[in-house]
Amino acid sequence: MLVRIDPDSPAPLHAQISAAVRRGIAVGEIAPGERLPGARDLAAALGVNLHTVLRGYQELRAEGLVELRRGRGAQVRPDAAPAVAALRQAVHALVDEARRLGLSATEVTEMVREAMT
Amino acid sequence: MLVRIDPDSPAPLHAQISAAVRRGIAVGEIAPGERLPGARDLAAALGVNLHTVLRGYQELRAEGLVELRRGRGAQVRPDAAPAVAALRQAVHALVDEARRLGLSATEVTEMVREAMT
DNA sequence: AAACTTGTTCTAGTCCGCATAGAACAGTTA
DNA sequence: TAACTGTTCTATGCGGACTAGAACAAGTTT
Repeated sequence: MLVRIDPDSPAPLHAQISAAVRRGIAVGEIAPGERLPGARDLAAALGVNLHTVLRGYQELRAEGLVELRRGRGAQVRPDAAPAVAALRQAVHALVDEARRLGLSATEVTEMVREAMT
Repeated sequence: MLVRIDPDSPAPLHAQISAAVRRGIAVGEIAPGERLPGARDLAAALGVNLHTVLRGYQELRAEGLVELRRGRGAQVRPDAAPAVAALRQAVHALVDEARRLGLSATEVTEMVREAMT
């Protein structure tokens, strides 16, 4: 599994890390059940602090994509479908653009709701 | 033209200002050629610093949406077209994919709502 | 059981972008 | 000319991001 980071990007490092893993799941680079690199290892490999990696991992847990347990590490949840991860990524992109245009949360969700019906 | 600001939002004030104007242009609230409120006036109205407003305006200029000139103020460029259509298209693509995955409307809107917060 | 691994929590410090403030400056308009 | 408006400059305070180190707890390995 490859995680790349751009220190010059305005995006926070922890967000870049979670995005990279999210993408890995989406494109099938990481399979459900697979174990992510240990936080200390990845931190060392990226030249980044342990806490920064952990923060990224915890964001993924909040989305229900991975499981974090001491001793075992970070594991992609078996029911984490790559397609859903991809959709989540698309949602991220959509939300970013909507926010850039100044649309409110209700306006965007309403657009989606109408489009779904 | 109405510009609203949320001091508690994690989004920077200058970004909120540029987003508000961008939205106004996108939805047709502000017509091409129209003049934006003076930076000092808007700053006073929003309870915000002059430089903060100016920074938002300059972001819009960098995007080619407005023209800034001393003495004249900020003017929406005649060729500044609505960009909401593209977003609407992105929403359509998103819901199509979501439907293909068998997700319910509430599940999708919930994903968007969470991502927007 | 003992040793090791790994995430969790806590404190603390540095750095940088955001926002504020005030002033002087330079085109535009009336 | 006088009033208006964006431009540029210096300076200050605040908060989040990131780093750093340590101790801790739960799971795995031998």
